[in-house]
Amino acid sequence: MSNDVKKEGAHWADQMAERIIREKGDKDSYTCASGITPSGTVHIGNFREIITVDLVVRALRQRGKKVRFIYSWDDYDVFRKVPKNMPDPGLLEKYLRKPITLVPDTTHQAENYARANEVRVERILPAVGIYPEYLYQAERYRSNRYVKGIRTALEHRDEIRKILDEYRTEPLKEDWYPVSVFSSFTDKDNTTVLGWDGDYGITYRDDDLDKVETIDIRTTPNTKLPWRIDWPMRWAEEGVDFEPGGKDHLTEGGSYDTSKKVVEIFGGKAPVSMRYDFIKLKGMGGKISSSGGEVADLYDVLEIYTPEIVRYLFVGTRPNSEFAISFDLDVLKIYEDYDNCERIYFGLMDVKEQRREKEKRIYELSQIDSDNIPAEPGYQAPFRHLCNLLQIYEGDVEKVVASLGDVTPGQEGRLRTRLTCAWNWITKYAPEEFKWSLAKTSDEPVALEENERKALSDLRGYVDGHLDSCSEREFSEYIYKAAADNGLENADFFRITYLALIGKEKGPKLAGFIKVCGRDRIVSILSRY
RNA sequence: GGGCCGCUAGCUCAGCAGGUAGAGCAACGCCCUUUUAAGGCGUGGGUCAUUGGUUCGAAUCCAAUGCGGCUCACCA
Repeated sequence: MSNDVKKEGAHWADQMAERIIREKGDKDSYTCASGITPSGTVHIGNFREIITVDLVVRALRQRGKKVRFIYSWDDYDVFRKVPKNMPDPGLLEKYLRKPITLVPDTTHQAENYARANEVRVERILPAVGIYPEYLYQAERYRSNRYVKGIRTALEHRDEIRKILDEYRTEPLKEDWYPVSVFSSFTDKDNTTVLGWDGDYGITYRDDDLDKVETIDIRTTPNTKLPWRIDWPMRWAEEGVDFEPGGKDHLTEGGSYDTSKKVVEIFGGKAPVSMRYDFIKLKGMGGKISSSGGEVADLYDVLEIYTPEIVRYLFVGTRPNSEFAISFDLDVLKIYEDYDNCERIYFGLMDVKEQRREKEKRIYELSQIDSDNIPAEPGYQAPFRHLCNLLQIYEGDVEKVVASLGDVTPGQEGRLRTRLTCAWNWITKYAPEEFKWSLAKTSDEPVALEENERKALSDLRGYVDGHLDSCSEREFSEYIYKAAADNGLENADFFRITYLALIGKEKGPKLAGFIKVCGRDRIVSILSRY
C-alpha cells in the first residue's frame, strides 16, 4: 500500500486505520476485536461486524503494523430461549438458564449447542479470506482466567453501579453485585448473590432450590460478569484498540457508553469504535428465522455471490448505513457492478482519476487474499448470459466452461465459482419468467398440425445441413424459409419452435439461440417432429 | 423521553473531500434487408422531503421542521 493515500478521499477502512493510529498512538502492533454470543445462527448482519474488523485489520497491516484480530465467542452466556425449528425442543427446554456450552446440540453436529453455531462460522470464514483468533469465553471463565477481573469488579461495586445508574430508569438496588452466578446445584443462573466476603468468597442463593452456598471464585468458576461489565473487562484484559459495534451498543446510554467508563476501573481504555448498521434482505422468498423475520447467513449469501463479491458488497458500502443484500434480479446488477470495478482496476475502462482510485481500493479490499491479487481480470461473461448457458447445459458447469473455449487458466477457478452461483440463483431465486430448460427427447412432443410438424422437420434439416457453416444472420433465412414453405406466419412458427425447444411461447432470439445450443442437441429434439 | 439512520428519475439505489445531478431496471424509439429479444444502439425523465443559514457556488456543510425506520432506557 502506498503512503500517498489521501486521508480525505481514502476508503473508510483506511480512514479508520489512520484514526486508530492517531488516537491509540503509533505502535508496532494493535489489537482489533469482534465477538458475539453464539446463541443462534450467526447471520449475515453479524458478519458485517466481522468483515468490518477484517477490513480495518487489513488497512492497518498495509501500513506495516502487526495486528491481532480476536473474535470472542461469548459462550458463557445463558440459554434464554429455545429457537424455533430446532429438533427436540422439549429436551432443550430443560436447559434454559444454563450456559449455552452446557446445552446439547440436538442437531448432533457438535459437542454442544454453542459450539455448533461457532463451528459453522469458523468453517466458512476462510472462504472469504478472514482468519480471526477465536477466544472462547466459557473456557476462559471456567479456567479462572478472569478471577482478577471479577475481584476488581466486586471491589468497585459502588462505582460501577453509579456508572450504570446514569442511564437506567430504575437505579440498581443497594444490594446489587456486579456478578452473576451459575448455581453449582443446577448450572442455572436463577440465583441471587447475597454477599461477598471482601476476598474471593461469594455467597449466593439458588432461587429454584432455595439453597444457599458460599463459593470461592478461584476454585468454583461459576461466576460471570454481566455484559456491561464483562465487555470493558475484556477490553482491558486484551488491550483492545478497535472494536466496532451495532447501533444497539453504540447509542447514547448503550453499552459502549457505560463500558468506556467502566473500563478505567480495570485499568484500561476504551477502544476506538465505529457503528455499523443492520443488513436487510431482499428477494429471499420467505426464509424464516427463529425470531420470525427473514434471515440469511454467510452460507446463503455465498450460494449466489462469489466470495469476492460478498466482500465487495461490504467493502463498497459505508458501514454506518443500512443496505440490503438482494437475492432477486438485483443480483445481475451486482455482478455487473463488480465487473466494472474490476475493469477499472485493470485499466480496461476509462473513468475519472478520482473514481479510479476509489474503485481500485475497493477491488483490492474485495479480494480474498490481500497479498495475492489476481494478475488478470476474471472471465467477464454477464451473469445473465451465464444463466442462459447453464440452462442450455442443464447446470453442468464443466460443459459451459468448455463451450466458452477462451477461458484462461487464471480465470477458470473464478469462473467455475461464478457458474455455480449462477446455477444456485436460477434454481433457488430466479423469477419463473427467467427459467427454462431445453426439451428432452423423453418429453411428450408438442401436439401440432401437419404443416407445423413439417415446418419443424424442415427446420431440423436446415440445422443439420447448414447451421455450422452459416452465420447467425444467414441461418435466420432458413428459419423464415421453413415457415414460408409450410404456409405459416413467422410469429406462429416462432411460437411452436419455442414450444418444441423450451416449452415456452417466447424465447431468446432464435437463430442465435439455436447456434449456441449446437446442431446435435437441436437436431435430436426436432427429430421427433 | 434520549440517540441514530434514511428521504435523489416510475422502482432499487449511487453520488456526500461543496463547483450547475448518475447507474441498473421500467418506459419509449430504432436496429440485425420479413411480425421471435432473454441481443445491440439510443431517447426521455429529477425545483436532490421542506424551510432557513454559511459560501462566489450546496444533493453535498450547519440549524429547524415533516415523513419513514432503527435503537437505548430490561437482558445480553
